[in-house]
Amino acid sequence: MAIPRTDQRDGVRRHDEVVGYLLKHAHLELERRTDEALAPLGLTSRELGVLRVIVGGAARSQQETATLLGVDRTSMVAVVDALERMGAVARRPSDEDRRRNVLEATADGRALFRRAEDVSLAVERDFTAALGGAGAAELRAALRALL
Amino acid sequence: MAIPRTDQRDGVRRHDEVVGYLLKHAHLELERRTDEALAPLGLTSRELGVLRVIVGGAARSQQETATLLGVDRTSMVAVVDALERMGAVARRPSDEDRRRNVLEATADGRALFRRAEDVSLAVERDFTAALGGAGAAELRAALRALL
DNA sequence: TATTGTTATACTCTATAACTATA
DNA sequence: TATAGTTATAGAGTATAACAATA
Repeated sequence: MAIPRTDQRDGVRRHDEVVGYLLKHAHLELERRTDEALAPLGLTSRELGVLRVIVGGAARSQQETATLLGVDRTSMVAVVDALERMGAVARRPSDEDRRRNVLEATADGRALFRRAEDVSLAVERDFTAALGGAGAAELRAALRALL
Repeated sequence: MAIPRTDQRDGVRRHDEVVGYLLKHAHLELERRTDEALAPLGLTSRELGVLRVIVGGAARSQQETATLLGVDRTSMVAVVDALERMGAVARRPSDEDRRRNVLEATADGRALFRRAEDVSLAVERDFTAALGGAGAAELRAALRALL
């Protein structure tokens, strides 16, 4: 059982001992750095996340993509719109169920993904550099265990 | 060695190997659970965070509180309004610098904080239960090293 | 001139409801 | 009757600009 540090008054936790604070600000800082690094490619981290599951084949329809990434299907529309507008992804009606949009990455989209994912990985490595390679892997494993 | 999903194409990371995804969703889930558990006390996790630094004496003015928690000073106004409205916190002009609002927790505010912090700690322990006590401490240390 | 708190405003992200076309 | 995608809309959270009081 970990005992919280009590540097301040009356045994009150410091704000940076609170897991919620740490998760929120670690996320915000990593997202800020990633979006900054991706900007020259004309892509946001949000769009890269969707492109990743399409290129990787982890999701085929918009609904599957939304469910997998834990976002609302209505939020997915604008992201797929943007990816389609930049020629990275194509929508076509499914042969089996014409209500569904099958999402396919174009050749340009796959090339864009590779460049963007390299950028994203470099930012991640830099962000977790203080932990070392093994520490970064442990962090990933711990976070995955929470979800 | 991770076992690849059959529908995952080679060379593409799974979405749940991406640190940004893991941080975001761990944060969202913990916040959801915390807000749910705090609701009977009439407090949000956001308000508890501000009340914590006031009760703990880590910040004295609104500006200090905002800077410490990494939020905009304009966003702080509504949170302090809410805490003041529920009688947990009082604003008074500083003696040294009358532009500044000194924020002080009331007796009711300190009592509310203790109950809310107990709830928050219980939710955190439950959320990180899969890691064990030592694993939770390691997670906290790793996240603090990132910031 | 600069700073604290405040208000007004805008922009993003998210959530709900309703529509369409298909099943 | 139910589902996938879409649109419109409203709600949070956050950021910028401008103002009043004070330094």
